[in-house]
Amino acid sequence: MLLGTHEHTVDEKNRLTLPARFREAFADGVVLTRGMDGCVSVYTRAAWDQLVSVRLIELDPFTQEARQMNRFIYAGASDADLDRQGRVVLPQALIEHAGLEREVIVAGLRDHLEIWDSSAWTTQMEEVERNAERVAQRLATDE
Amino acid sequence: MLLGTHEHTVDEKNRLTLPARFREAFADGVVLTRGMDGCVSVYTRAAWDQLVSVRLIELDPFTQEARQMNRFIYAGASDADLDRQGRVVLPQALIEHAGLEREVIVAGLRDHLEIWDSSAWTTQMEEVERNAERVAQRLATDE
DNA sequence: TGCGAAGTGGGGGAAAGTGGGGTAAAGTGG
DNA sequence: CCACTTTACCCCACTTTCCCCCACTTCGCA
Repeated sequence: MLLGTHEHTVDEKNRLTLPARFREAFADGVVLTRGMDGCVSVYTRAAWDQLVSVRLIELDPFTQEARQMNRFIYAGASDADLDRQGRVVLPQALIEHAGLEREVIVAGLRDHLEIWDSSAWTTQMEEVERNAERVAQRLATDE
Repeated sequence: MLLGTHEHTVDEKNRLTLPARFREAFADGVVLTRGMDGCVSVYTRAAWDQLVSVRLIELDPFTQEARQMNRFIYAGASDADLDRQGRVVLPQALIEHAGLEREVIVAGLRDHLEIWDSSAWTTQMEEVERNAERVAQRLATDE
């Protein structure tokens, strides 16, 4: 299971080293996509196949919303392999999408990773902390 | 079953020795998470898998609240193993979350542990004692 | 009071992270 | 079609951090 936050850097060649503890999960390739809320999502091959088959395939291509969603997800995605140092090259488009500077955060979210610009992550965490206890309370009472 | 409170110390390398009587339960790994009310929660692998599968997996990632909740839980968590002295390294982020200084309290709560800064624990206990009888009364009459 | 187990501290070694250079391949222009 | 430019990928090397192991201290029990 992918957990925790790790501070890493994107070098001048747009390479990002994945934390060593995550690499095993990405041994057979990574899929990079535009993430929600201003990040880059990193899926294992297996998790990506899962995501595609259960959530997206069923979108009705006769609706404009579905077509736009498909363009957002698929056309923005990119698959790659890790180099021998466990690094992945980030496409320029995704770097711009997430506003990545040199200092980034790699966060584990169970079945995928998210890559955030360091300062954007701080902002996001502040918002999350404001909401977390309230949301947790509601999850508890929904039962 | 995990019971009792124990005074321990976090050393300069952010290591915390778990009380010897608890170690057997954590033989196949520990999962550290941000706890509620300002502590660090420590789950056994089994308890964590249980928690994840019954409470969190069903959150719909297409809502922003669910994404934020997932970030709070998973990105704030960390899995590790104990070293041969029965110690676990606390990530800096969790130490800050709980405001841990050198002196900490390790409390057993049936299926998990909580780690509190010593002074925060004292405050919490005072509040608990003020409320315990009243809450027990209310829980009883709600049934 | 002595022995054993539990808790704490520190040092060494291996692995992880980062940067840079070289080579091959792909693309473009003549 | 060939040559030159440019990009991308791979490998090597250095630095730093983390983790493991050893040793000492303290506490508790006999």
